[in-house]
Amino acid sequence: MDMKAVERKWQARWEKAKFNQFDKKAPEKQKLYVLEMFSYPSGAKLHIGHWYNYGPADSYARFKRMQGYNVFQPMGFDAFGLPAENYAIKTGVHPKDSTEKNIATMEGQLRAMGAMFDWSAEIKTCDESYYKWTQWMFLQLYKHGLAYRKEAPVNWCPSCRTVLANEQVEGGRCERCGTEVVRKNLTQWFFKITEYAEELLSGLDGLDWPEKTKNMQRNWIGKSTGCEIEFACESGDVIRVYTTRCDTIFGVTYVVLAPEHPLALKLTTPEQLPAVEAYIAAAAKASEIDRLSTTREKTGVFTGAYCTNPVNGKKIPVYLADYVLATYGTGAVMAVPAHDERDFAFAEKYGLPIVKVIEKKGGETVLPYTEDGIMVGSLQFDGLFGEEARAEVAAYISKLDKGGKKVNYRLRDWLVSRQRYWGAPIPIVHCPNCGDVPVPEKELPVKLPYDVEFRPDGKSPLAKNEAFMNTVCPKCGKPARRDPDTLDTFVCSSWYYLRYADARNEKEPFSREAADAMLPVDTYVGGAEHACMHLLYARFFTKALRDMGYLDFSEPFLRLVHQGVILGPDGNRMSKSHGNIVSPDEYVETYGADAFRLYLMFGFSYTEGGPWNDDGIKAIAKFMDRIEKTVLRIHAMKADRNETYGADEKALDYAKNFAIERVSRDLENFSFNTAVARIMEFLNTIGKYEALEHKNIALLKAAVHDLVLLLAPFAPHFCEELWETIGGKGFVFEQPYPVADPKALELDEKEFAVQVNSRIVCKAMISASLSEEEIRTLAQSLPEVQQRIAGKTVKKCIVVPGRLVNLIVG
RNA sequence: GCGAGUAUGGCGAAACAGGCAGACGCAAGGGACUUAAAAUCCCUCGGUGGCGACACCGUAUCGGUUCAAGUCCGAUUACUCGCACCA
Repeated sequence: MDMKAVERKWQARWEKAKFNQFDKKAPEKQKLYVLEMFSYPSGAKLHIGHWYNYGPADSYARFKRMQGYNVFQPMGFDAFGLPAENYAIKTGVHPKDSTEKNIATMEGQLRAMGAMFDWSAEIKTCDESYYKWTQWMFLQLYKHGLAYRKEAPVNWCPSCRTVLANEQVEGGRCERCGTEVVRKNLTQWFFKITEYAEELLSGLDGLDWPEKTKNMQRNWIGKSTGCEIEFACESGDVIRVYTTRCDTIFGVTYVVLAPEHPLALKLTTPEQLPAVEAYIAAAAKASEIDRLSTTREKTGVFTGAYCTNPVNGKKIPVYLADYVLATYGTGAVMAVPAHDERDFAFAEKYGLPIVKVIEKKGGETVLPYTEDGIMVGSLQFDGLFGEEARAEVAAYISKLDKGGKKVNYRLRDWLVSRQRYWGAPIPIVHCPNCGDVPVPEKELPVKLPYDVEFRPDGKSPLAKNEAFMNTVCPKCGKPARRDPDTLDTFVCSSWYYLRYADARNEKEPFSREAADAMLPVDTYVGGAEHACMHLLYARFFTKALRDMGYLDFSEPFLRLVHQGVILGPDGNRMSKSHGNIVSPDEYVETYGADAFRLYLMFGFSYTEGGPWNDDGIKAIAKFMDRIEKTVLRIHAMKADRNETYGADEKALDYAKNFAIERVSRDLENFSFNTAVARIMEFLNTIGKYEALEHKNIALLKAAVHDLVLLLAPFAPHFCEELWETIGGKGFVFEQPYPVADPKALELDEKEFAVQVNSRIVCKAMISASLSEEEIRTLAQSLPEVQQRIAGKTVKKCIVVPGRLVNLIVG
């Protein structure tokens, strides 16, 4: 088969029939929104990862379509972002130009892949018609108090010259360029994702997502239940600390503030001031890497101030130390050296007292002892243990009006402003009189100007474009300046799945009607690397939009599947630096799109991936060739003799229905490799039956008919062609997927493994109609069994229906 | 350091819910066809021993539960990923 021509032929026919479009006029069919993460046009061509994501996922979508679902499978481009801009800085090619060129190439390749993408809903996030609504999203969040600006210590990448979200910092380094991230105090825009921390956490339970991904989000959100406690200072100030171990409060021997804590300088006594100032300055300079290192020796400084432990009135010193984080809890902790490793190390170094107030149940207590234990030296609380102890102490602190139970999350608000060019401008005007003023919705989009000096110098590129920056205040009409920052590209991708549902709507980001009809996404397929970024942000957006009344559901992606990663042949991630990049193009050229996709599905476990190896691709081409020949040969046969139906025919029927059942089940589970294997088995069985002297031609024809249908989702162009050749009407994808006949799967007899004392002694065909007792009798009569049980008594007999019989003798 | 995951032939991998380990392929070896090669078709293919029907061993390591363990439980090792002073 000339696959190139066949691919072109069917792609053109599908296109002409608008076959790949979601059928908005078929409300009687159940909708199924199958989405693959859209592509990022950083390189011109599709790589194996794209094929591996989109090919098999498309096979799933096509399968569901044949099952009768009204499938919506759109595709688009996540087109804003740093790579295009960095490329521009290096080569001088404008990001808009390079991005548009890349998109054109990639779109052509995606179309050539033959996936069932509904291009009528295509979106590109860098189009005005899209980012207009990204800006609109920002304004809605702003109006509802979910977007705010504040000065905060932020992660700054000196190389990319921009701030990064916490999620974009990996081990103290920029996830994009690997440069060590420094902390800076800057005024930045944030989205209040923390407002939804609890729901983002609890909502995970009901999702059909990989457990691992759910766990990563759980850890990232980091819920902790503890207690806030007030320590009054001599100055009259109050230090609030957060602890998960209020049962250790009688062991507090000092209190520690983060160096950035607002009370740090205020509490410091004049004698200690020089030392404290020096320490704060040094801590500010320390890089994230140094501060994050758990092995680093603890440092700190005494403020000269004292505060009072509310439960026993003891006076204890106040320290500053950078092992306390300003951004978590209250930025202050009560130090219990006896029962916390960090406090223990610090106390030893600075000669602070260590007071044991928890004892191990039934064992020697070695300090620092951080497990749950029995309270001692704690007055009326002595003898209490663990959770109960904490509840009692927390209640007591509440009663004293010195704090009480408190839940904290590690999740921080999402920093969304970027000092970069290639993104959606933030639709805010800064007016000297009115302050921050949102751009009125009817004035959207705030257009991203083309002529901009985007080479970085630490300021936003847009800040240097006077024509862009100068505007008038929408409120008072006086001259004002635009916000010079652009939005994190993750903002664009946090709502694109909503836009697909109504991609050409010029009046609103999506209509309520479209959202209700098509969303949420039923099956979402994409890489696992987005666990704590895109997938979390998108959930946040959905919940926020729901609360604003634009949506009626709480979770955007009901089912999530991660494809694995195809590594280079050397087992490393494909990269230019490794020189191990394998291009799909030559394979597609040689074997065709269907064979390539089929190989990807057969050669790997979909969610595992693995090192690239093309050893099996020829075998796939051979397999397709065998299918073609078999189909044509059997199609040409004439069913003109007396057809008979005996054991061989029943076996063929069984093989067919077995394949149908298993392929359907495996496709549902994204277990493509085994699905293809089942089709291979079916083909082998057809071949064996065909070789028989007496055969039922009608039955054979029915078998290859179903074979073509079974294979269609895996090799769409190829099967359309075969379908046409054997005289099928319309598109093969208009046919219902075969359904297994349960009766054909019932065999009269099955092969049992016969065991004596759990060791296999022989196999036996046993009729399905026999009772357990009869099976036992039959098994005992077998010569192999007789030999082994002679002179012994059968104590027990275990029968696993259809599989095994085990005689226990002694 | 904490958390999660993975570990099966020469290779990619299968194994529903504890029930015949290695499906389906690749590679390899042997054979048929051919002047020859390619293509195609047939056979063998976890290890050890045996001419042999067969026997024993085998799913990272050690132990346990069970009539029965790749699968469940406990410990260990290696690799991968995530978090990393979150009080």
